[in-house]
Amino acid sequence: MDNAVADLERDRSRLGRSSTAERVADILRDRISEGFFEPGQRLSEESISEALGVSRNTLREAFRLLGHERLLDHRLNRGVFVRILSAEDVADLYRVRRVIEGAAVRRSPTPRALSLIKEAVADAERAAARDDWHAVGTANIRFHQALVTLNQSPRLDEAMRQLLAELRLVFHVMKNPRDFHEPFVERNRRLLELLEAGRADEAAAFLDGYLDHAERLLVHAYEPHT
Amino acid sequence: MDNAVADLERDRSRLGRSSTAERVADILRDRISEGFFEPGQRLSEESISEALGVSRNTLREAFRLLGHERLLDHRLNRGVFVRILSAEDVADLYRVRRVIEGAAVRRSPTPRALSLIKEAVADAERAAARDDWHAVGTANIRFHQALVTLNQSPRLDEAMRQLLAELRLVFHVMKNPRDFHEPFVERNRRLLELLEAGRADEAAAFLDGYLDHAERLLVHAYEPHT
DNA sequence: AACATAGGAATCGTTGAACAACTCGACAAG
DNA sequence: CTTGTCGAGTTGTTCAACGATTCCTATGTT
Repeated sequence: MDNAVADLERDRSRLGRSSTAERVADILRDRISEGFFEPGQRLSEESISEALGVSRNTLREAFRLLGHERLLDHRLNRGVFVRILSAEDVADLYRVRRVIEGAAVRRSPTPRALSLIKEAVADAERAAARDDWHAVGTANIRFHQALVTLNQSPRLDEAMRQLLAELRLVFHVMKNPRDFHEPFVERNRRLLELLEAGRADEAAAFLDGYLDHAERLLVHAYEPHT
Repeated sequence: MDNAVADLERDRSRLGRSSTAERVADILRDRISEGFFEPGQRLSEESISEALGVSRNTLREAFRLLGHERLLDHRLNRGVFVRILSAEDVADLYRVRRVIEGAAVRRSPTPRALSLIKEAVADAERAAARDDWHAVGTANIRFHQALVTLNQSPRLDEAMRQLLAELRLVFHVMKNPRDFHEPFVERNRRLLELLEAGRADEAAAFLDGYLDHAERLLVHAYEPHT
């Protein structure tokens, strides 16, 4: 009995999940990261609150949440806009990635984290084999998210989640997803092998080159666009 | 003329700062970090909105902001409470510090960052000389904030700011601030010297020991208290 | 034609009131 | 001692209103 009750406590986190504002934020977050709302677009309080059937007050709470995640840009008296990342923003995001992911690969990997990583690599390979580059992108994001779990820090996991959501704002400028994702499928595999072999320093160096390359691809497609 | 105009731009960030909700959040944040509101305490919407002379709706926006900074704990239908950090939280915060500050000290320091660090060290020493341990604590926080600027990343600066605000929630359990802060005045100076000498690896190792020690002091004073 | 200015429409910021939904403790019944 | 039930107190959410701010446009000046 005591055991069963103790088990239940793990489900408690699922209870707190409600509140209209949070659900609205979830919807908007999805829309933004799938590109339905484009960077720079203004989100009108009235039209959206009407479309979603919630009050302006509730919608504003959702806007605040997303503003804090840097997905929305809240300009006083002018409304909220889908964030436009500058080249400097992209550079900063990759700076943070080098720090967080770099620290991750230097740790001795846990079996749990390794299996997450392995899964993401396999998913990416399968998706690439069937030319589904969107799925490759998704798996690739999961790969990096899994890398960060090596740090064993909930806060770093959360930070990485936000960081990747922010990066998705700019992934959409890559009109040819294949060029952007293909080179990394193989590298993910290679990085996994280095981790499994316990060659942390090599993995870290490899990752640095990896991120440099990804950043260059991104700003190259991005910069002229602004 | 152009020069004067360029100068002005630095003040622009202060302009955007308005919105009642944000100012309310600023007030509450200060109150929390100074210990006026104690961890676990419930913040009533009605009494606080009345005391500050703002509407409940506006206050709720402020609560959301602070919730996102992890200073408040928002429990559905039960209100907001000043966050109580668990020992696991403290451990995680130090995990993050090791990653972010560790990456910082490995960089080749810029003159700008070095002067910030130097200033913080000197302030701490002056405050220690006059037995003002509260001021030592403040200078110490500035020291670590300055360390992080070595990363040259606005996002990491911001993350560190939030992290330290969160840690302040638990600093208050140290009833004897001297014991907690004194050992680190000298270490800050030592770390600065290592940085100036360009001995990055030694600095990193030294910092790890530093953070281990600080964490141990903290959880030791903290754990039995829960 | 270029520029400044003055409305005016649209939208945001904030408030106050209202009511449903929910929590929690007290008290009664089994 | 456990299990319903009730009621007071708070939170969650909506709605309507009004002042403040921004943006657009039409008007008028040089």
